[in-house]
Amino acid sequence: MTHPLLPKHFQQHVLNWFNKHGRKNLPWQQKKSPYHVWLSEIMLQQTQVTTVTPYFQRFIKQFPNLSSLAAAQLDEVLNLWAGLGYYARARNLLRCAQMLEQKYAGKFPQNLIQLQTLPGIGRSTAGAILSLGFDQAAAILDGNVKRVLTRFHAIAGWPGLSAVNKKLWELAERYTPIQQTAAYTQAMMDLGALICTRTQPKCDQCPLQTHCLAYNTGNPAHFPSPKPSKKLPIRSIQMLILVNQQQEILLEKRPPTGIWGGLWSLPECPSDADAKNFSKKHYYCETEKVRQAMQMRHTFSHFHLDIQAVVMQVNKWHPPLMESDRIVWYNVQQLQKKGLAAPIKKLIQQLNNSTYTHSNGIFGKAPRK
DNA sequence: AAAGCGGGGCG
DNA sequence: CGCCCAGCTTT
Repeated sequence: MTHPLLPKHFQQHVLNWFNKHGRKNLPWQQKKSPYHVWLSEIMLQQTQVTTVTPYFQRFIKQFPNLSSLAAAQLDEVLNLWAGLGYYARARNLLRCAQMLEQKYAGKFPQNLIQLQTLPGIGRSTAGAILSLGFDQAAAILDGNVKRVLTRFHAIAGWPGLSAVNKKLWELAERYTPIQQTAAYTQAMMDLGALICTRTQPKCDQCPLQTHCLAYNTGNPAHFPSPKPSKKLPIRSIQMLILVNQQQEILLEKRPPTGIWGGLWSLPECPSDADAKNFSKKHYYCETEKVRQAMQMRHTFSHFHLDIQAVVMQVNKWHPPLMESDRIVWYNVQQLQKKGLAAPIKKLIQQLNNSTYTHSNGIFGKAPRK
């Protein structure tokens, strides 16, 4: 099959468009630095620019360079990451910084092979670091580029299929120029993010319109093919809101890997267990006034989590010393200082707000003025 | 409620 | 390899 456009011409259209309309003032473009490119690329995995921006700014304020990050504690990194999701990214980020310090004299290696051995860096992120950070000829294939290419060539089949993925990488590499790779790479991401959007693409503003196969056959939004859908299983748990006499709640640190790994969360109790017995056995709490406070559903990529919040008043607490790192009492007003998973923070805040409006909040009654 | 967004890790 | 895992935002 012949290509609708020579790579040289494809690049010219894309680069000309970028010069006029591309994004040149994103927070990670302020200073040309592989550290900033890397950090932003990790944050931008599965996460959009508008969400990432404030996180990125807080992050570089606290860790302005690679060596400061490499010296950080995991808790500090997770606190900055809390709410962004996919917390393995934060763990890998720290490990990667440490490896760069120890094995690479604090510099990013400038080749795909070595970059991809670093935790959290796969083929696309490695390409982004080389192209955006070092202006070297390397291709990326993120969601934006996938959308542009599947439409431009009207490639059917879900991009997660290995055959489709392989084809897309071939195209990505074919079009990536040797010169001006940084500008081209940013241009392709901008094109995908601003013009070749998932729904309602702005084809009338697209520099590739006249050669785009999907446009010319009438249905750009048909590409890329959707992921085969699956019914998600439902998992149910109770989350315990244990309130002591200082009106603090008990938080528990999650195990280092798995869901919300390393973040602070509420004590979790199987849905068929008795919350009162469970609190005593696992959290050393003598409780009373058990109240079913609220129900919420949080959906992960692979299951629904139905959460039943149970509020209990704690009268006595007898913790063994060894547990003091895993469980802490925390003032509800200071939640932003702890790395809490987003839905847990939301749940607590909703309960806390209802304290002032209903009689079913965390403290069971409106506070005295 | 469903879709979208990369990479790690396992068998 | 193919398959599972992970968490938000947007639509």
